[in-house]
Amino acid sequence: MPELPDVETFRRYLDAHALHKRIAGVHVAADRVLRDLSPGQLERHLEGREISSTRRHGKHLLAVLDDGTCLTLHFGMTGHLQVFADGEADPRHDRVRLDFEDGSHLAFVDQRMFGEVGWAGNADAFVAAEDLGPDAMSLDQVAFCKLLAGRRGRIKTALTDQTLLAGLGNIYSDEILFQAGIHPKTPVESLKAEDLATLYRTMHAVLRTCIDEGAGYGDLAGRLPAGYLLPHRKEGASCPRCGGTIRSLKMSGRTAYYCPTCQPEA
DNA sequence: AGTACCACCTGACGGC
DNA sequence: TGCCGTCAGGTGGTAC
Repeated sequence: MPELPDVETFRRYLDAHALHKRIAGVHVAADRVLRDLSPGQLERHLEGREISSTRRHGKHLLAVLDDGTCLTLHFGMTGHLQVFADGEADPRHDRVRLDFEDGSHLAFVDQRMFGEVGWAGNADAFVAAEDLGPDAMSLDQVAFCKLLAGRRGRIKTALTDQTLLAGLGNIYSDEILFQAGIHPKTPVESLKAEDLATLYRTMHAVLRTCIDEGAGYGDLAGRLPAGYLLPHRKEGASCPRCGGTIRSLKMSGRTAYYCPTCQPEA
């Protein structure tokens, strides 16, 4: 789930429910999701502080604390945030929980524990150290084209390479390529300026739409406009644009879904 | 530089 | 009903 739009939803959720609340305690149920620090260290960094603002870069969410340091959150494949009140049961798979002074709680929930919770002294330094490309929602068309210029290899691989461009994963890259009419295996170098422009505009529109629909909670597929691949992203399903058959292929272990008619191979 | 494969985890689903 | 293999939206390391 958690690609750029989903993480943006989590960011807004955190803003709406956990900002400016004094952190009274920290409970780590699974050490494994802590990144390079112990539960005690995390506790010392967070206790007595409050979250002043949030930032997102690609799939990373940064909760900036009132001392300028930040809590870093990455959601892996199954992570999300959940706020709940005193007396309510902890959500299943709650791995790290912040207990606020007002009696509410913020849980980092992550079934498969591929996500990571960490702490960084400085948000900018954290982003730089992660070796992430520009955020897919923030860069402009010129920057996007520059990024891909001279790049070898396949377009889907490029779009999902976080060091090149941060935020897109398997699902959204499929959706964007589908709507742009580009086959996932298309060599980047074979794309014309016009194709790159279409790709950029499509990327922006897809991300915008999915953010607006609150990707990350509930059934996004059921809320998307007609013509989106996501609700039909299954081998043998019918293409929402041409009625043809959706196919899949493997690219380095990941499954890519596409419509052979709408996305002809070059 | 780019790609393939494995590993890290848990759970859901389909086949038998 | 139960067991088993397979697969799932992320990423890092390693080997070609």
